[in-house]
Amino acid sequence: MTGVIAKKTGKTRTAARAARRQQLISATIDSIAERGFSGTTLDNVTKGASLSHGVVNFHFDSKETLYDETLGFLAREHYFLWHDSMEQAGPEPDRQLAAIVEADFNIKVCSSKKLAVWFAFWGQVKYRPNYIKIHYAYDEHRFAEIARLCTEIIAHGNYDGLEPVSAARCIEALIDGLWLNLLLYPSGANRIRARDDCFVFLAKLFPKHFPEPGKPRRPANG
Amino acid sequence: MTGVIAKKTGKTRTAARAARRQQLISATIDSIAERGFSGTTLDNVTKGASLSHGVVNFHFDSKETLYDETLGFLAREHYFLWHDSMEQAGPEPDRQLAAIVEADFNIKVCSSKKLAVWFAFWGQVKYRPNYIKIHYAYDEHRFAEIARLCTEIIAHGNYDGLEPVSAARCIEALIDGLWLNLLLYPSGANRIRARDDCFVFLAKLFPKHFPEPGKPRRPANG
Amino acid sequence: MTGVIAKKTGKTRTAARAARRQQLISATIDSIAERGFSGTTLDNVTKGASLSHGVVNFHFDSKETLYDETLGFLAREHYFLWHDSMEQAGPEPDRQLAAIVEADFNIKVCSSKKLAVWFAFWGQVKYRPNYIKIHYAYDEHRFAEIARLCTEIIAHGNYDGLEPVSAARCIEALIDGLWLNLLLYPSGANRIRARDDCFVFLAKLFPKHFPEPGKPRRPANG
Amino acid sequence: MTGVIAKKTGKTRTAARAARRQQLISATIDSIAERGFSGTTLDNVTKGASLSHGVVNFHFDSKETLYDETLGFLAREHYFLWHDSMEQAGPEPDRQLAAIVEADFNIKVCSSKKLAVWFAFWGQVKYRPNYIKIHYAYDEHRFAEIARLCTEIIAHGNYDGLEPVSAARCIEALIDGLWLNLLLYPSGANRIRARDDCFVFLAKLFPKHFPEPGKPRRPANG
DNA sequence: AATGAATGAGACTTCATTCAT
DNA sequence: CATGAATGAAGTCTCATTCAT
Repeated sequence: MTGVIAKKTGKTRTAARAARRQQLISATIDSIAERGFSGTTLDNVTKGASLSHGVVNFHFDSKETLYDETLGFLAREHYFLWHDSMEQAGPEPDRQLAAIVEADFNIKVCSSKKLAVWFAFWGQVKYRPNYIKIHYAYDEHRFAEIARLCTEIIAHGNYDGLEPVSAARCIEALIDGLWLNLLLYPSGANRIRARDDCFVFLAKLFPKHFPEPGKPRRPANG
Repeated sequence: MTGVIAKKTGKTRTAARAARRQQLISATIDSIAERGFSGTTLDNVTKGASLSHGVVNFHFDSKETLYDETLGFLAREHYFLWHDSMEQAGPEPDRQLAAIVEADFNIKVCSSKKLAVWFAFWGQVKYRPNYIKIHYAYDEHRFAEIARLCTEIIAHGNYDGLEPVSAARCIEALIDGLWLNLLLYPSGANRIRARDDCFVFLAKLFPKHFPEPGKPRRPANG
Repeated sequence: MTGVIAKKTGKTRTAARAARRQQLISATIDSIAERGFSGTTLDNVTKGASLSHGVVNFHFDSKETLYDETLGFLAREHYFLWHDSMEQAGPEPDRQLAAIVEADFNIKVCSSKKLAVWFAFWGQVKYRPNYIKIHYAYDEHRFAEIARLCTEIIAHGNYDGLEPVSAARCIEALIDGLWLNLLLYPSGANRIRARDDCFVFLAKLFPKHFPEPGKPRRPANG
Repeated sequence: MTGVIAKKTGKTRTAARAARRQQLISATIDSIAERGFSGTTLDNVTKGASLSHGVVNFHFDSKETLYDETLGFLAREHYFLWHDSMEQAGPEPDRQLAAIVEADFNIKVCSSKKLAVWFAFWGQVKYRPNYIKIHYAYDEHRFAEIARLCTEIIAHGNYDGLEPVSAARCIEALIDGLWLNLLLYPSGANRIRARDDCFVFLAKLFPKHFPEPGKPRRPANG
């Protein structure tokens, strides 16, 4: 009996613990978005999470650990979004690639808040080896998938003279650059237009697979 | 005679003052590249410039002013590089556009150090209105020029169905995204490959003006 | 039970907090007396209180706030001293006035230390509006009471041609001037003689109520 | 001939030097009145005097020396004002005493600015032995004179039971206290009323020599 | 587990003083 | 004599971290 209770309590505790950690990570994202790295203090974070000052060092070894896990959360969130989208897009590579692009401009990962945090991290990446490691762990897989899709599309469409790896690099760079544009010009730019710009580019790259802008996308298995 | 001496002294003093400021700005760039924003202290900066602690607040109102002027220096340096390259590329728009792209991957503005600083600033842009103002002052002109070149190229090549503004946005985004790639993967990526990726993209966008990769560029007026 | 404990803890914490604040205020008084305003640093204060450097900004918003509260403490201490003395002096106005004068030369508020601090604050009053506000909050009441007593004494003694408000002003000014004298000539002057000087003046002002110096004071209700 | 020129130049230089010093002292008074001691920097002072930064340490050994001489200037100015007034008041002691009181409320020494500076110095007197020395050098003589006048007036008027030294102390204290009142309540109080309060007090102290307020002063030799 | 007071290193900034020009 | 750039000590304040409760 006590065992069950203990187990239950343990579970609850673990759950509560995880909840606290997530609360703190969310508050960290909010604070970085609002005040940036240099303006973010543990006080801000805990206040944002309606928790007491001391909890951070209770749940995380240090501020740096909290940041690491915050980046990990962001990266994971992004990863699952594009990966799930891709998997749900069916077997065809162009549909899968389109799904990835769509996911990248989904409000969940492409909000003004999230972009600010992404670039805050990237702005520190050069001298925080941890950040690059965390980022790389997820991005590596992503690049491999995009390259795979490019390879398949090129083979399927006989796009001679197009290096799939180069194409993949360009696609990723274009998306990242559009993200930066959204960050720098929040009033002028918008997600939908940025996504459409991506498809303009894809139409130029793979004209048999992606329609000219304005025209309907080719029917599946077409 | 005394007038001349006075003038000379004045000039020398002004020159010395400007030199000190530039010394400090350079040291700031070095420090941001090495330690990032949060790791950069005025102590680091002044030590890097082999100056005494107090000079910063003598030459700049505050640390923030120093940062503003550092970004201003970077932006100006970049501006003059691409702008001069463009002007020296002759009258044809495709050559001018190529010159801009070449400039963007010139080691002077695209070194590992400079990239780190650019992204450090961009990582703070959301809550430092000054940074965006400074950046915008130079970037606005750049976008206008690229859009102008796209317009001319599209007209010249009869590239139907291609929006020049959209194309310009994509070109800028691609460059920025490749910069981010260079920052994140300093070992794997390199400037030359990134620049070539740009030209791959341009070849897809404007096939009559930009050669397929590997093939020689079209002769002028060809 | 837990409630009681919580309450207790709360009380203890509040008490401890108040105690720390008072510790810092006392150390501030000591330091201002010893080194003056310009010589007083937060380091001095905290060392004087045997506390760590950071506590000041933990318990007070800024050094200025600490100073404000220090002046508040002094003013309150003075207020309660003369006010309580007055109330305990019985119903007759001359006794009450005498009690106020006595209180003003009580060692508690008229020590060499306290005088130094009083005049340190007054020396800054012109460009620190806060100080005057704090001072005024207590001094206004004091002047009103002295004026009231003068009014009653004048009515009771038929001292024709004496303005009570003018008399009150003179009495206050005399006391303040004697305080300054005590500050400037700590070796020569002394509290007792200063107080006696006050009574000399009162004897001239209200001869029916205050005895000539050396003679015994009139008996109560005499 | 050259000797004459040299002498002339020397004189001019000395005059210029003295003028510079006086300029700096005046600017110091202005700055202390406006910003207080802690807000006064040599930069403020030199800017106020429209001189260059470095001159202070050229004309004065240190900031402290400048302050010493500023207090000296103030004390001297006050001294000459009351002393000259006294001497011009004729041979009778009550007239002389009245002249001293009048001088003390002359705008030249009793302006809002000068009061602020006087109390700024007095606020530091306890731990700046120099200030008290400078002050004492002039004040000693003043007290002696007032005591002498009181002695003469008491003898002349047969004011039995009045200690001249005690009376002198009260007179000085009253004036100082009224000065403080003027400092603390610049809007309500005013010099004329403060001076009149003094004469109210003198009328109580020496009724045969000073008229009741409102009544005309006794005629000379009356 | 949680709270929040306390610590102390270190950041930015001010400013008296020095000194080359 | 005069200027103003430069120095560097010292001050206030912030904040990650620790720890008693």
